[in-house]
Amino acid sequence: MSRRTPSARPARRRAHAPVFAALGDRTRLALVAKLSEGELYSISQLTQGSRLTRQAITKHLRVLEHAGIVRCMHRGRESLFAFNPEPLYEAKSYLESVSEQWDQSLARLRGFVEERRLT
Amino acid sequence: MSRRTPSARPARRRAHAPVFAALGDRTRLALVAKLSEGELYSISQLTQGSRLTRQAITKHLRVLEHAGIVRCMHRGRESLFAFNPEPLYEAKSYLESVSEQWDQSLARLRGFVEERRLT
DNA sequence: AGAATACGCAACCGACTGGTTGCATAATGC
DNA sequence: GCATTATGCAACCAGTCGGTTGCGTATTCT
Repeated sequence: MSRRTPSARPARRRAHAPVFAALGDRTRLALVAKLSEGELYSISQLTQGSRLTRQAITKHLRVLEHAGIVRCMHRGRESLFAFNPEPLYEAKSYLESVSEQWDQSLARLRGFVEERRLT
Repeated sequence: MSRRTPSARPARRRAHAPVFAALGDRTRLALVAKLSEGELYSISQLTQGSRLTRQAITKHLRVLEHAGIVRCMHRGRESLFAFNPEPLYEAKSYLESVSEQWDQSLARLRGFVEERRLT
């Protein structure tokens, strides 16, 4: 991305919570799964196969777009959506950092529970 | 975990959306960060340093508990919370799978946007 | 030009969320 | 025994969420 744009944005630090919140919905997870296949899909196409209204799907897509997980571009009368992986990379990194922090202090807590016979 | 329990549960397939939803809140992310340090914290301890009420913190902890991210045990009059990494591992794996699917079809989409001059 | 397609905007709705306050109860400390 | 500490439960509230319907508009097709 930053290789393409000459106006290289300084990769603004995004908060993780909104990204996780955007992923905290089955419908949006399904949209992400479909868009991650690499195709461009219009709103109507994404609505087909769903039991929801076009407007419902549109709202979900806007949520994903605000979280940066999806990009929208317009061709003619249709809005095409494309997957954007960066926020998911960052989210994954965050989960990794939390897991690593846990791993480092795991030994300290291991057996602690049984030792103290906690319920 | 499953090593301890003789009634080895078949590691029920958990949906990802609830885990992400539980992480989609700054307060809860802060709680996860603190608990991932490996210490056991009571509700009062977790409330100290926060501007929120004890009940607010309690509600957030219950959300994390239902998502499996946190475990609660009782000692005397206090409720001690411990971090549980499994759901986060699974969430990380899910993000990885989505990213990999994207990577595999990246070449197919690369240049597609510029080629078609989409706005 | 006229019909069909794809979409945006706005209002509306019930349900859920994040947060509070108030009160009751169990466990500890003195 | 009594005060303190730690918590649970329930009610309440404003705001957000997921979803719908209705309508207007731009684009494409024939």
